[in-house]
Amino acid sequence: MTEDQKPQDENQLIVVRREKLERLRAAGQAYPNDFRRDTLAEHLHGSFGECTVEALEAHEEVFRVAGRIMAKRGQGKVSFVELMDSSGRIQLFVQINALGEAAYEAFKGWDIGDVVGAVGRLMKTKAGELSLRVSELRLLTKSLRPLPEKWSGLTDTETRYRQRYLDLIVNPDVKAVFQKRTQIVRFIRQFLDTLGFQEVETPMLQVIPGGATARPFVTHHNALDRELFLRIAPELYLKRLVVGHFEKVYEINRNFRNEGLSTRHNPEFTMLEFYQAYADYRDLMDLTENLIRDCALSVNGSTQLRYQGRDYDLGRPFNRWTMAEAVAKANPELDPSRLGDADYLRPIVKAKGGNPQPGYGAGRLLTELFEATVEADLLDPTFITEYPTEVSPLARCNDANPQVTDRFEFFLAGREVANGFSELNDADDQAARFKAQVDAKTAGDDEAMFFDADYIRALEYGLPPTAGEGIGIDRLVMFLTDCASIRDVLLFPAMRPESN
RNA sequence: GGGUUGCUAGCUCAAUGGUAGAGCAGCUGACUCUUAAUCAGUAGGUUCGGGGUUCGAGUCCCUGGCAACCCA
Repeated sequence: MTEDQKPQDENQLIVVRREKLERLRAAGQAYPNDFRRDTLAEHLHGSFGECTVEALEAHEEVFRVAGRIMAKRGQGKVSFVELMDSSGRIQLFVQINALGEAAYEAFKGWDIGDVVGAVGRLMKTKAGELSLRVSELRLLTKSLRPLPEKWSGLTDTETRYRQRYLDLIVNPDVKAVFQKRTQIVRFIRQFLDTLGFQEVETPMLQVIPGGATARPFVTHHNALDRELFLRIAPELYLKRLVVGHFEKVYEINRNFRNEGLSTRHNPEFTMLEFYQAYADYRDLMDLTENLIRDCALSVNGSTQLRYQGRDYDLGRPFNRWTMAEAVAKANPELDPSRLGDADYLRPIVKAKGGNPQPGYGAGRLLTELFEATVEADLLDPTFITEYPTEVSPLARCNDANPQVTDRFEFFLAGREVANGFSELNDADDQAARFKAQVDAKTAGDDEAMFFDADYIRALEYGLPPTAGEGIGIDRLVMFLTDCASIRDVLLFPAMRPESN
């Protein structure tokens, strides 16, 4: 390659490492895959960390470890290496006497970041650190790029998100967040499985994107030569399954919404949705309360949580307020008897910074007022119930007051975490609600729903009385791991393309 | 969408409009118990991109990009 064809990042450090790689290639297999380890750093520390020098001297077992060189402290004819594997770090004690001159000389040219395998017995150094006294050492993968500096590490958020692998190598706390995320999801599966729910998978590519009000991603199926949408929710498919006698069913998977990026929104995010026949929204509030409380206890060992400097008590019963109650409480100057009056609400919404459209009824106006004046202040765990029918096109109307639905949302730290309701199983009512959505879409609301004729057909066969709910997994993980940004709980968050 | 801040060596950071620097990492050498090892020497730059002002721009102005934070 000529000088001006070299990539810009071919700096001196990489050139030197590439030269080392060329020598490895010349000497034989530069990327061997015949080394097998038989233990991890964590196991060695756990089993032998407390042993005395003499006890280790008498212990003749030979161990094989492998991992990445994170630090090298050379001392002429003896060196210390910090080796990192998936479980942690173990120090290698490398002596020229044990390795032989040629092997030791080669080792001296290895770099921080290289992946190696080591064989040897355990020992304690004079400083008391458990170490592997290396009798055999092999270079398994040459690292061509220098790692970030050992003390300050990698702090640049952009690089951390774009090159998560690098973040994971040098920032051990990051890995713990994602391990906890796995624990949380595993707990939720066990919780639901124990209650008799069955996990299923439903389409991500949908002909009609339904189940939520959001803008979808559009794609194209070549063989069918037609437009398809990435799902914004699995809801309508899961309820079809309830029609088919999957009476307790759930799905944990990705939803896609074509909206902006922020510390709380990623275009693809993980949602739990579950449906239970012969249950109502109150049953699901109870279930949700138990699920979140037990999950915190399981993964954090406590129902007391600290999130972004504030304490939360998940052990106490969660608040349960109607939307009208919450709005009245946050806006004592309002007349609570007129919260169902659109003409009364419209100027108030405007004054509070909302943007009411001409077609908005009292329900939608009240919801706007709720979002503007209440939502962000719902810090302690709180269920808000009685969502207006106007903003709840898939929820069952309340028997006593058809202006509101048997629906709740759950809030924690000012954020919506869950949304559940008794399902609308009246096929004619659902068809009318879809029609209202289509009218709204025609009028310019590009988040409004499509008319899903097959879903109506399914309802016509008979959806048993059912309750269903969605829980945002990413937000729940953020809370349980004390992360401020959704990007901190996504391994590869969405980023704008790097500019060159 | 609006505002604020930031972008300089591989990483973490300096630099009144006046010679672009340090630590770590790297390279050469010394060192057989180090822990951010130590010691001596040495090399490393499209200052995010483009344009402008100026005798002179990392720094000031305009414009574009990306990111973080705040607001809606």
